[in-house]
Amino acid sequence: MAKRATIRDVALRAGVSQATVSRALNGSPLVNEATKRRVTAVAEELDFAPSLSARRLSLGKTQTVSVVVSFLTRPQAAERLRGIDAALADSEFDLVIYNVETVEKRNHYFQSLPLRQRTDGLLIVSLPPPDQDVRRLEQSDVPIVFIDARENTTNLPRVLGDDVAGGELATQHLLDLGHRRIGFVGDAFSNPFAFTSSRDRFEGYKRALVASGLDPEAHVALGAHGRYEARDLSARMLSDPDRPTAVFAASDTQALGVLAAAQDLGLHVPDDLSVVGYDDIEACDFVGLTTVRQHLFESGRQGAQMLITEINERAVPPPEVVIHPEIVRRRTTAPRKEGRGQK
Amino acid sequence: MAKRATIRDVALRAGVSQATVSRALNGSPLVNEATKRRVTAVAEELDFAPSLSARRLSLGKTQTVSVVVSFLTRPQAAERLRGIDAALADSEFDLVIYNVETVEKRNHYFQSLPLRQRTDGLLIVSLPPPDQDVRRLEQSDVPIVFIDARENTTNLPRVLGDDVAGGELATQHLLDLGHRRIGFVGDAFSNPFAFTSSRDRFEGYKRALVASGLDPEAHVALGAHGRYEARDLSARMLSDPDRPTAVFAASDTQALGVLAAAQDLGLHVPDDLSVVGYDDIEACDFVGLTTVRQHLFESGRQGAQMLITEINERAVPPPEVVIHPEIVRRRTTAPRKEGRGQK
DNA sequence: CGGTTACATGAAAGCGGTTGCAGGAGGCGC
DNA sequence: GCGCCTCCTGCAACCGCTTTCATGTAACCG
Repeated sequence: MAKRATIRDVALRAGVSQATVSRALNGSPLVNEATKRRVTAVAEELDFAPSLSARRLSLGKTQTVSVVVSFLTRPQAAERLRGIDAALADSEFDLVIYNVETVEKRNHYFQSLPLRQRTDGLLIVSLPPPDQDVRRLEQSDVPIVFIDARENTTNLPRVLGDDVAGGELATQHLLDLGHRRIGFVGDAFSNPFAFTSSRDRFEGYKRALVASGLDPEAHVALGAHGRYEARDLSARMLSDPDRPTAVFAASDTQALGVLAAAQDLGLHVPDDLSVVGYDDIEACDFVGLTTVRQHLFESGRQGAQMLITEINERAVPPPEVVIHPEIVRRRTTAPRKEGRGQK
Repeated sequence: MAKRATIRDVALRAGVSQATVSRALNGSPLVNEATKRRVTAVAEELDFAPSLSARRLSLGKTQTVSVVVSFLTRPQAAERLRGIDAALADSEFDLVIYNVETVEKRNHYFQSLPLRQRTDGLLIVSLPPPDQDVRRLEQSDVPIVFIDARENTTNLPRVLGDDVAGGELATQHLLDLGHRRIGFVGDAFSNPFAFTSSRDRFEGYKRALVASGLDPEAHVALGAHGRYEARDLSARMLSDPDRPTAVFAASDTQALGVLAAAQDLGLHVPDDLSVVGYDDIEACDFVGLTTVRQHLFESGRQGAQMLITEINERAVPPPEVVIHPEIVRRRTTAPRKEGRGQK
């Protein structure tokens, strides 16, 4: 395999200097049209491609955007990633992925990534920074944008969903259908990554119930994230003689667990039980799950766009975008059947 | 924001040469223990982090693996990506993603990516190279590994599933259950990306049917990929008075469409109709879809591993791994009900 | 005590681009 | 014919790190 041609080879062959080749190939207006054509031809002929490493070193930019994701442990990640990719596709930036599935890994990335030497911009998805890193991130000289992380990001550029509003929306939907005993199934509020979405959605849930004069703590089941866990949690809740007629789950994954539990118990959805999820992952569509859509693709796209803007010029104060959730009605919710509930 | 410290600053401050700093920080055995400690201390103090660009240029490596993946959005892709990440996580390589959703994009990447200047290794997922690129890819000086692309990759390192065997497996499963009228729903065989999975699975399907003395062309519906398309396709097939008692779909996505069509038509699964999919995406589990598992995570992991091996030393002939599919029985298949079928 | 040897370190030459600055070649006005 | 301006182009420095090669020093040997 022949050694790749360098700019020097092109220069020699074309009978000009490296400087001219560089300028010609980068479309500098300073260079004569004829020369430009000649250089381009030679470059083509030699199959020349500039070394990105050299270019980057020389330019002092990495032309790279890094994305830290808490990966497909959550099915939303892929969809957000696509949004990010869509925004980055036509830019000069390469997309480098760092997948986080452990706290150590997260800490490692939070330490090592926000460096000019490493990347031109950092996009952090669904991972609030741990306390000890906040200051450093706020003062980082590389632009950082957080997506879907509210905790500890007040002074940082971010794209947020409104989980409280979403929770309220879901619960209100059930209230509107006449339900009065409405359960909540969600993640334990404290977790190693400090995810807050479940807690916030619960907050919205409580707000809606209280506004309707109902007890917000009557039917609450919290546990580890996951479909099977949710199934077990809700099985208990649904075995109660005073069981809820509707359940709001903090995520679609968990809603699917609730659905499974209902089936196990012979409860018919939506006649015996209404179920609402959160996220609007793809599976919702074919299961017919009513849910709260949080515009995953869009949040990724906007985050990436915000990052590009920040790379060009940092904004003060840090920009913030809130993407509003929206309820998507499908087949797992229905009006409460009469003659069964209390009241 | 203070300018980042360079190796020069560290050298000055520590009273040694750059060379020594470099060696100390890279753990060269040539450097005295005491010096090493001093250098490390100073580096820490100055918050020094080496410039990756400079390092890469100097080393002549990019320390980067590029992954070209089609339709990040499809659930298979995400799962494979996770496998790839798992294999790369503990290596020195950064993972750069290139998402392909159009033929132009694919061609662009196939042209520009296989360059030493760009990346140390290339992983191409589910995208067979177009004819015009084959030669160049085969002679590329950067190692390339294909995952899940059989066409045009005979002389290239690759990880393959066995779609023919998988198709046969699925169909045989249905035959074993007593079905005789078995339909096939899949992608049109010609498509812009030259995906062959549907065609190959159909091949296996035919093979199984022929072996059982059945007509392999009796119930075949082909169309664009997608759940809704599959629903429409199969709706027609299932409206036939002579309709099949079982359907094998070329992908889970399409199987879900078949399920939807069955529901529309009031056919009960699995009593009236058995359905088998292909891929074993996550959704299968909660829908209870019987399917052919193709070990997505594993194929990603092995592909990445193969690539790392190739980067270290190219193997001749190019390595090839075949991952064997396996049937996963869930709740959408059952023995054919008597008194209805022919024979 | 001179000669090897082993060990540590530094000077400097890259890696392959970009770019500030200087300078040459024409073209123009007078 | 001369000075000046405009266009192009080349020289050389620089980006920040790695690594070869040479050198200096201390330890070891007979």
